Formats: sequence, structure tokens, C-alpha cells
Amino acid sequence: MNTDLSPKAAEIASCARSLLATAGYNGFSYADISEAVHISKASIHHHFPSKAELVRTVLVRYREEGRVGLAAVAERIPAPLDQLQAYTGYWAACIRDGSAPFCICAMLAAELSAIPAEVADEVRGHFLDLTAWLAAVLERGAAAGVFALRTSPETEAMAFAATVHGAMLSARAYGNPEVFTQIVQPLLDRLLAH
Amino acid sequence: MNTDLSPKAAEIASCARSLLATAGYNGFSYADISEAVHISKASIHHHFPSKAELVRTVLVRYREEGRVGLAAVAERIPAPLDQLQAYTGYWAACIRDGSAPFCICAMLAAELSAIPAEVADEVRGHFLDLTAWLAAVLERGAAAGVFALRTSPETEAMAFAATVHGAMLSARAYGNPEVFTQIVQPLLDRLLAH
DNA sequence: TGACATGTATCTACTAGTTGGTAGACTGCT
DNA sequence: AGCAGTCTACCAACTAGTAGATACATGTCA
Repeated sequence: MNTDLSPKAAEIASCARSLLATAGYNGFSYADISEAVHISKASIHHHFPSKAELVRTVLVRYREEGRVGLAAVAERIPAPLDQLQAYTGYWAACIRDGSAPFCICAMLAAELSAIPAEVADEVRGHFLDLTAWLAAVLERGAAAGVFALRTSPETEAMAFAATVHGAMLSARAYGNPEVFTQIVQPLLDRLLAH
Repeated sequence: MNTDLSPKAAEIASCARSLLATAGYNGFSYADISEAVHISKASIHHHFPSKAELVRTVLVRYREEGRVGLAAVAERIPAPLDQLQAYTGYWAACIRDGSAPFCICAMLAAELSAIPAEVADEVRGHFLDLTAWLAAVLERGAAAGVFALRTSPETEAMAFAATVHGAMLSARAYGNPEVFTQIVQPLLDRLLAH
């Protein structure tokens, strides 16, 4: 599986990624990319044979990027609370500066039954990855006596992820990036053992 | 503003509503409705001049239904905790039986920048309504000493709504309605003053 | 009662524009 | 020579939406 792309292919993928974040799978077309990247529609097909393949490639790279990022957090930041804060802080920054106003897997999860199966598989994979990472952090924090979990680490992790995704939705609905922080900040405090 | 629809128009609107819940604004077409309701595409245009108008009508009725439902809960159920449980329980049932696997306003919020402005306005309106209702319930519960709020009722309400919406997303991603309950149940326990 | 009008609901047939995708030719680099 | 990358020109299918005819039910007036 080759994830290295030519410069133009990378540009197309990056454009597709931002279009996915704002409009979803059915909300953008090859014409949109064509215009943004200054290339003909046919040339996009040269790099990615189909829309499904393009989006799948975007997701594979997105997931890889996420795994690397989360692994780096787990490695470089010792305290579990700070690890969670690094995760939410990353998204707060992305939403605030508008560079990535939404997790594309959350976006595609909403459209799950209206997208190609191979794309849907990647979306499900991301949810599993993210929840596993969060559960591990929560479990470590609980073992260290920093977090007080009310349920299993897995359930707590799913709830955490759900709130973060819901916060992205709310920030978009209210047209206000600060809404994300406002919702997510208390989420961290609440986990602490008092 | 007339919200009474002829039987066929109501059937079209109800079909559009379920298509919106599963695929979103850009995920369905007049052809889908045409097939499901056994009517020609042109006849749909007789009842609703445009897609934007159709969806706006669906949202107006959806919001009205929601307001009536939430008002009934507030009126008939005395305890604030039971009121929240009625809200989440309603959605748990809808998701479990597949009748409404997603809040259409949450769905459309994700697509917010890719839908007509008049539709987007209704979506924003729903978020305001829902948060106001939740904030009122939370405030009443806090005043009665039942809930222990860590932040303002408004912030707590937004976080509550975000988790519920995120739980819908997760249930869809995992293809498992029980995930919704699993996430939302602890949310209620956590609010209680110990 | 009968004639005519009005309004609602439906249809077939059509439009212009967009969708994802293909064929084949041209360029320039190795 | 071969290949990666680009293009113009095209395609069939689909998109929301329109035009105009037809059916039928409900009036209202003479």
C-alpha cells in the first residue's frame, strides 16, 4: 500500500480533505477540486481513478496522521490529563484558525449509509482507533489515581469522543469556534478525582 | 404561515424527513422521493416548489413537533432528572427501532455551509431552542438541589446536547443503537448531586 | 338542473446544467 | 522508447425545475 503521492496528487488530496470537512462526501464534486487546484477534471481522474478512491486515500492518510499524532502525544507527554488536553487543544486550534473545522471521519459518519462501502470502512476504523487510544489514556489516568471513572474506560472513552464530536457540531451550528472550547473544557475537569 | 399539508404533501414531507436523517441534504434527490412515494418528480414540485422549500417545511414541522414534545415533558413530568431522561429515552427508542436514527438538525448542522441559507436558519433555530430548554431544566434541577452543575446552566446544556448528538454519530458509526444508550446513560448519573 | 368556472392534483415530456468518468492526443522528462 | 502528467472533447446518467395537458372535484350562477 503506497501512501506517497506526487505533489499534484497531494494537492488534490489536501483540497478534497478540506472540502470533505466543510461539505461532506456528497457536498463536493470534481468540479470544485478542479477549480481550486487549477487542473482539469480529467487530470484528477489520472491521479485518482474514482471519487471513492480519492476519498479513501484521503482517509487512509488522515488516519495515519492521526495515529502518528496520538502516538507522539502518548510518548512525549507524561500526564494523562495533559494528553487529553493535547488532543482537545489540537482540535480547538484547528477549529479556531479554520484550517480543519471538523473531523472528516465524524462528518462521514453522519453520511455513513450514503457513501461507498470502502470509505465507510475507513470511517469505522477511525472511530475504533480513537476510542482505543482514549480508553488507554483514561485507564492509565485511573490507575494513577488522577481520573475518577464512573464506568469502564471504553465507555468513558466513547462518551469523551462523542462530546468532542458533538462540540464540533455545535461550534459549527452557532458559527462560533469558542463554543467548542466552552463545551470541551469542563469535560476534562469532570474527569479529575477530587 | 400554514403548516397544514394535504395527505400527499405530508407523505412527501415525511419521506423527505427520513431521507434527511439517513443521507442529509445532498444525499437524496427528488427521484428518491418519487420512487418511495409513487408520484412523479413533477408532482413533488406541485406540492413544494423547490428542494429548499421542501426541506424548510420539514424543518419547521420538525421544530414545532420538538417544541410541543419538550413542553409536554416539562409540563407532565415533575422531576428535572426524569425530564432529561424522557428526552434521551425518546431518542434511544427512535434509534433502536430505526424510525428516526438521527436528529435531522444535527445532520444538517454538519452540512451547514453546503445547504441553502433559509434551511440553515432553521437548523440554528433548533439548536437555540434545544439548548434553552435543557438549560431551563438544568437550572431548575440545580435550584432544587438535585443537580450539581460545574458551570453555567447554558454551558452545561450545550455540553449535554453535544454529547447526545455525538452519541447519535457514534451509534451510527458502530452500527449499534445500544452505543447511544451506553454513552448517554452515564451522562445523567454524572449530573446528580451526590 | 345544467353550464361554466375555479382549484387541486396528477401526468408526460422536456430543459439546462452538473455529476463522475472515458478516449485519445499532446507535452516534456528520463 | 517509455512514461507521467496534462489537456480538450466527449459521454451517459442524474440534478432540480418547467411547460402544458388532463382529470376530477367543487363551487356559482342562470
